[in-house]
Amino acid sequence: MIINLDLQSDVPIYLQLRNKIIEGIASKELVAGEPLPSVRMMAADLGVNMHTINKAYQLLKQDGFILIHRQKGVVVNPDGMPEVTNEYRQSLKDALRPIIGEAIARGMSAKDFQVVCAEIFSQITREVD
Amino acid sequence: MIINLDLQSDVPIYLQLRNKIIEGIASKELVAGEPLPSVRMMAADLGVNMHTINKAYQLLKQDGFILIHRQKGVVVNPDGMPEVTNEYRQSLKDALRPIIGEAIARGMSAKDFQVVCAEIFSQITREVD
Amino acid sequence: MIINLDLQSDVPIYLQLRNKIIEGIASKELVAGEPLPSVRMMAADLGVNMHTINKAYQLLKQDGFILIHRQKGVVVNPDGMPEVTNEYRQSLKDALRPIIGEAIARGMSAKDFQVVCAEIFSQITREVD
Amino acid sequence: MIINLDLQSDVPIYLQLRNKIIEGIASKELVAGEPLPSVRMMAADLGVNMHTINKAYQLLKQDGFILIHRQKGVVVNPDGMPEVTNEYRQSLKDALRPIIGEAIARGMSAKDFQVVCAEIFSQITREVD
DNA sequence: GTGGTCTAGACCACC
DNA sequence: GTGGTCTAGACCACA
Repeated sequence: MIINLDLQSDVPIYLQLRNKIIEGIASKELVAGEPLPSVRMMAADLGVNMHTINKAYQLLKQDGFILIHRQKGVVVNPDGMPEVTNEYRQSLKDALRPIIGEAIARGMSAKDFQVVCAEIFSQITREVD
Repeated sequence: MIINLDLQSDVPIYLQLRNKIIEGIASKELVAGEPLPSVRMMAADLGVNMHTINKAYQLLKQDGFILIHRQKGVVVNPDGMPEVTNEYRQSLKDALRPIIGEAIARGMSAKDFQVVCAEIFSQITREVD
Repeated sequence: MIINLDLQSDVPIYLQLRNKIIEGIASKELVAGEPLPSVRMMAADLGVNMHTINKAYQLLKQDGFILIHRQKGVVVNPDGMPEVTNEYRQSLKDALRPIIGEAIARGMSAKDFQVVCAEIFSQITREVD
Repeated sequence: MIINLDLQSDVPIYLQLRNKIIEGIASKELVAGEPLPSVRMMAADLGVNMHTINKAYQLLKQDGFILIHRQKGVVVNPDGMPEVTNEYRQSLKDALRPIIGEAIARGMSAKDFQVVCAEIFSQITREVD
């Protein structure tokens, strides 16, 4: 899996990395049980610091996307992904609200917005087909 | 218009304020040409620093949501809202991509996601009806 | 509140610090809403690195014991402490099981063990009376 | 005696193993003089490294729970278990203090805590009855 | 070899 | 001033 980071972005590197890995899972490029590069390997590959990678991995572990074995390394959670909990639904709404607010203010209809979402869904889910 | 800020949130206050005002426009609680409180007034009302309010206003001005006259004060842009430019579409996609990625990884279908979006659309557009 | 760390201990410094602060809350030496030293201040006071303090604070924040304001600093959660959730009860049992197992193997009775616990309860709750 | 290890746990395997064996002694599933599997056998059974088993055995030997004869193999100490020394009492208190501290901070009463301990006592001592 | 911990020092965003 | 992020490098526990 190829990961491109934007070091100039205002989105922290560790968050970009977290998001890319989750997207990899979403696109089935990464499957349950699959090993991920060690923190040091990935740090070397991406040209960033070990701790930055570790922070991303800790976030993913905390949310249940991956498991971290002290010795064996890091794997995509073989027991499947975290579910759609109420807590997640709420955080999802909180994240979407300002985005949708701006879309409405700029004159987008619900339908227009839905089309954009559908496009992204397609892009992610068809990436490996 | 009542603005509630979450001082505990990790979202910067100036961004929360920007988003709330845009949401106010989206819900038609704020209409084109309507005056907004001065920086000092709003700072006093919300109990936050003037610089914070100013930063939010500058952001809104930059995107074309409001106009700032040195003496007349601040008004919602009477010439209408900024349009759905290609630049905006791209930034919208960039913002949605990681959110949708996570939704897919957690097992949400495009339909589920659409329902959540529709709920938020309803909440915002019906708030003042 | 005076905090003594054992730099030689096999318990990580950040965990010792977390535990000490929780104990301070338990003993009411730290009350809801009370501010805690900034990460840099406490790091200087204790003679350890900023990041070590930060790690302890992040753990405490994650469990709901404290709030971290980006600017205002760190305070004991004014909304009260995290409750006794089922998740916590389980982790408590997991932590106690090997300890109690060894106590039994060494011939301690449930009563003996209870006395030890009672002593510790007294020590903590009476520390500030 | 069946031993289940949690390879995902953050508790080192050798410690889990040590604790399980002590628990086996506590529950009288393992009695004084009873032989334990050789390092090689147990390593094969559990699918872990020999060094790991060895480390656990060395710990148990050091505390007086087992004896290791170069040729006769490993046996539960026939002279009985290590006693409740002052050193042990102190280490017990050190282990319990942060646990009890958190319990108090979360609002558990001494009675609640005692009930949890009693449950664990029952679970361990009645396991083989 | 792995991740876990810790240090020393830097720059930035926020208010 | 605060915490957030990132770097470069170190030592240790675990298997």
